Amino acid sequence: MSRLKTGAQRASHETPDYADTAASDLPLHRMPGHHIRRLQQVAVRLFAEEAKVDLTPVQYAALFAVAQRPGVGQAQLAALIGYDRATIGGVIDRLEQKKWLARVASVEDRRVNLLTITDAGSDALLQATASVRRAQERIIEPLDEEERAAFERMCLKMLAHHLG
Amino acid sequence: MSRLKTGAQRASHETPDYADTAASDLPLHRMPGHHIRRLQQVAVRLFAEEAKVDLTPVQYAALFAVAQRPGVGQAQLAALIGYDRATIGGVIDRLEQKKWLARVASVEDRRVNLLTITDAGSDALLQATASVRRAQERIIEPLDEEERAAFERMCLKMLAHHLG
DNA sequence: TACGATTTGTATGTATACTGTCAATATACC
DNA sequence: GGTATATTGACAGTATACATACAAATCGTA
Repeated sequence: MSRLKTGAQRASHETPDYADTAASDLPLHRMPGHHIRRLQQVAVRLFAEEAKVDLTPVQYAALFAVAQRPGVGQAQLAALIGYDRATIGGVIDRLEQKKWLARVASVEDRRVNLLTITDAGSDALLQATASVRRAQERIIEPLDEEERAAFERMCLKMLAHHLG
Repeated sequence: MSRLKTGAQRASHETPDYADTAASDLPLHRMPGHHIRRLQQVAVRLFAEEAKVDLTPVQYAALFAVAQRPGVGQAQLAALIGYDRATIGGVIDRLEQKKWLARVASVEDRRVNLLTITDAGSDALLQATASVRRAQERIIEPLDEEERAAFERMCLKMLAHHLG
């Protein structure tokens, strides 16, 4: 299934307990940046565990966005979901290789590659969507309803401040 | 200064407004995993902007942890700060190249590289610490005191659940 | 309309991150 | 004591992520 799945229970990057004194007395544990990095790792792992098709989180986001906005260019897509223009090229390469996305040269602006999702791409997206939603739920599973809302609100607040 | 600094105001990965309707009506904007990924990008950018020495967030964490625990092995270090055993090798390579860390073969266990911080490494760490703290503060800047505490608590709750 | 500035996609180089595999080495158990 | 098992660090391979630079193409404006 997924490339990342099988090794999920490896030991080397899992402290026996995150609140272990051995680790938690490092001031690293008071740094939001550190928490965010580790949450990102967890999110990627959960995504890989749940994914029913061979898709990374980044590839899923790209595929999804193209499905919503057929005919976007690469730079537009990058701006839309927060990637680098240089990164998205490789992401699209891999999705194109799997025949899930197609690049078509624009006639109006010959610099632009218009991106379209293929039928196989739509299938993959459909297959993935339920599992992706499940992965998203698992991330915030330990939070109650109120906390989940608060977490999203705070994320959006920070992102709006730093990106807006 | 920092490799990432100069291009911080590039346009391609910055939507004009994070709450832009063009982007915010994508269901991506309801996915905690997506928020976390973007927060991670923001955190890395802020770190690079504030850093006074040429250190990445990951390198800083490694250097810091070794300073706190002289003589750890690579695998131990990885477990401590949440890296992969395969990743940490490269991180240490680069820190060793800068002469900030040293690898010494253990006599007790000849598989292990005991890690030590050099004097130059201590200097770099000292130089970096204030700026790193400033970067951490900037991430959560838009949150009030109560929200900051709540954010940390929720992060720890999720991490303990998924890693503990 | 010519031309400078900007945009688009690509390429190169560096730095995470993780999978899988391997050899060397310890440890556990019989 | 000797062997099955586990751990350690290294390596190869894949996938983000970003800086920087570049050519081709478009746009704004004088």
